[in-house]
Amino acid sequence: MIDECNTPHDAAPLTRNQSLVLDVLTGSDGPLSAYAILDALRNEGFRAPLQVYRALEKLVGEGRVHRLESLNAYVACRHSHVEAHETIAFAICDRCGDVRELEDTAVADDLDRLAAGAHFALRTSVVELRGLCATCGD
Amino acid sequence: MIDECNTPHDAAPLTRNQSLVLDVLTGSDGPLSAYAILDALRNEGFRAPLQVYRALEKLVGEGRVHRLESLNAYVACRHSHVEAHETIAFAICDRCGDVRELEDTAVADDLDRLAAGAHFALRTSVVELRGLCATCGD
DNA sequence: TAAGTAACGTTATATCATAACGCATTGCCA
DNA sequence: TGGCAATGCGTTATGATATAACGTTACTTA
Repeated sequence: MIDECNTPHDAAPLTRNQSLVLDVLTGSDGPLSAYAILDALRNEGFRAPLQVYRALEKLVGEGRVHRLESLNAYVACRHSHVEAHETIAFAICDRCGDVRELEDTAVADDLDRLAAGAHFALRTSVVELRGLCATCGD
Repeated sequence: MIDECNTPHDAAPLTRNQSLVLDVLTGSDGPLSAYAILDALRNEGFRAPLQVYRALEKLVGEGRVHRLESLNAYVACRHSHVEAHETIAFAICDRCGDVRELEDTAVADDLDRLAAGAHFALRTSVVELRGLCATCGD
């Protein structure tokens, strides 16, 4: 378990539900839907979607989990240092479902410039690349 | 009506349902959900979501309509020439809902490079910028 | 202790999307 | 001409994703 990833300095400790949800995501090969997480936690007493969604809201807010908009699914952050990185894009394999987080200052700078040129006050950017990963692409 | 936008050379003519859906989107200020489109077309005889989704599938496939992944909603393409442009990003105002299509070769090139560096065979990219438009940002 | 805050459990409901069936139309070409 | 494939259509039912609203519990802290 990589400690730096799971305990950012400014964060409250996780509750039981939040830890359970994070553990399920961390232990998963790929992204999971909220309902898949729910099913994985039935044995732990989870009964309703809101139990998952509330935990996800907190985890996403802290950057420990990312939401993939084009999949309506969630992945645990794979970075070691929550403070030190800025994920700019996700590469999502359409064949095996693998997701890789990518960082790139050139893309980030370009998006800032593009937004500024449109007089758009950028708050968040969603960048999701769809295609085939190295393994599946051959 | 901008003809170049609505009749790409390689496209079959639109059916009645497809035209109705496209017209609703073209006449809308901002993105619409499939169900909002359905409601707008009840007077035209639409009764079921599939009538909308089937039309959207065709229109999105032809590039006349774009799906906004982070909104689960749809917008008419605002470009004059379907052939000649490549939308690379959408700027979505979180306050007024306005959506602007942006083109930028630098971003596109960087995404290609980023994908290549990860040995990822890029098929499609989803780039949606969230923030405040020029009007709302003040 | 009293008040505030954050999370929780539960039920119900809203919202987004597709499966599966059969029918109608069109265009092709043997 | 007849058969066939392709595409679109209408309908019913269902699946998948997400939130509203209510009251309760647990912890903090003044």
